[in-house]
Amino acid sequence: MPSKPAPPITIDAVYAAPGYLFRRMQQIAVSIFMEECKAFDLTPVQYAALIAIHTHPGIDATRLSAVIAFDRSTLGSVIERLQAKDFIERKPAPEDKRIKLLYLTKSGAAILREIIPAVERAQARMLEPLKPADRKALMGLLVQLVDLNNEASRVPLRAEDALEHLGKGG
Amino acid sequence: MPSKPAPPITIDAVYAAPGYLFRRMQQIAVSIFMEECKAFDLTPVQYAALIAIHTHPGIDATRLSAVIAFDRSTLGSVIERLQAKDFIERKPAPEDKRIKLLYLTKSGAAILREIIPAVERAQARMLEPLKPADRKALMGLLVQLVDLNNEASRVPLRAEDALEHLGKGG
DNA sequence: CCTAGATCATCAGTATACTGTCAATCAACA
DNA sequence: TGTTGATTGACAGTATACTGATGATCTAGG
Repeated sequence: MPSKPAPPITIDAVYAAPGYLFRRMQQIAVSIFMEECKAFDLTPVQYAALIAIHTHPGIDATRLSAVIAFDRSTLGSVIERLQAKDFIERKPAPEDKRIKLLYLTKSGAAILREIIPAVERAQARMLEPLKPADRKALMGLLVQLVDLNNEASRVPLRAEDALEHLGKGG
Repeated sequence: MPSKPAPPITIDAVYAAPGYLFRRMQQIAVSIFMEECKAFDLTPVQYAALIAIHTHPGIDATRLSAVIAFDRSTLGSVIERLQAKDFIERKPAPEDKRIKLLYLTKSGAAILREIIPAVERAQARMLEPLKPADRKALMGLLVQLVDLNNEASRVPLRAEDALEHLGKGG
């Protein structure tokens, strides 16, 4: 039985590597998102944050970072920008002076309703080159892989963390 | 025939969106890469740049950005860091004063040989949670999708650009 | 009550990404 | 030959990501 040959040090090996393909696809996805949504001045990250705050009004920044699996440090500046655009507001929590609670403003709720069709178009465009059956297969595999690799990332997704702020007695 | 229902504005819709999954998978891939390669002080981008320079010695920065589909502006600082670590060197092109040609140093060639096993481990770990058949299926679909969406990104891959510096008379 | 450990927000530092601009240089053409 | 247009490298500005540190605050235990 011949042993596996040493991989060649060429750029073609990189083109077929999972890490390269994931990076490339992410670049493409962001590019398509920005193109479809350029009228709204919202990045993909800002959009996800708005959706999460809409789903969990009164969430704090640390829990928000767990709910969308975004880096906590980065999220600070994302929140600042959303606040500067008057899409969200921060209110100090009465029972805990460390925490600032996040809420959508009317502008934030409005832009969320308006941007949805553009976001849907963007998501559809990302997969458009594939046949419908292949789109389903790819999404199914990706959902699995992201879920099974959840702990591998420094900021794992903790969707259930969002519930904590509703009542600590749970 | 009922019209498609309006998508709900909830975080669960985001979890299943292609754009979110690509971003998440990219985060996971970088995290795994950095973990496996932490002994070498090389990022995924720096690794890809080194491989490309190894494959195309004497390439210039603009062509390099086309060959690995990385942003040209960002690549400037990537090159600076690689040069600071003494992994590459830049030589002015005798026939064109605008261009600086990129070459691996001995250190650069050495670290490339040494890091390959760690990179292979990282790439394998990214797909490890899937069954072997599913890994193949996912990679096949991703290669297709990235290729078919190549023009959608601001910096499309132009692998053939690398050949130009070898002889403009082609 | 007071301290030890945990939690929250913030900041400093590094590394990707992308947009847009600029000067130096080159190539092509009138 | 002199000018136009394209190319190259560099830079400024914005936005994500991650690491690590810090101070304010809360909770638990003594």
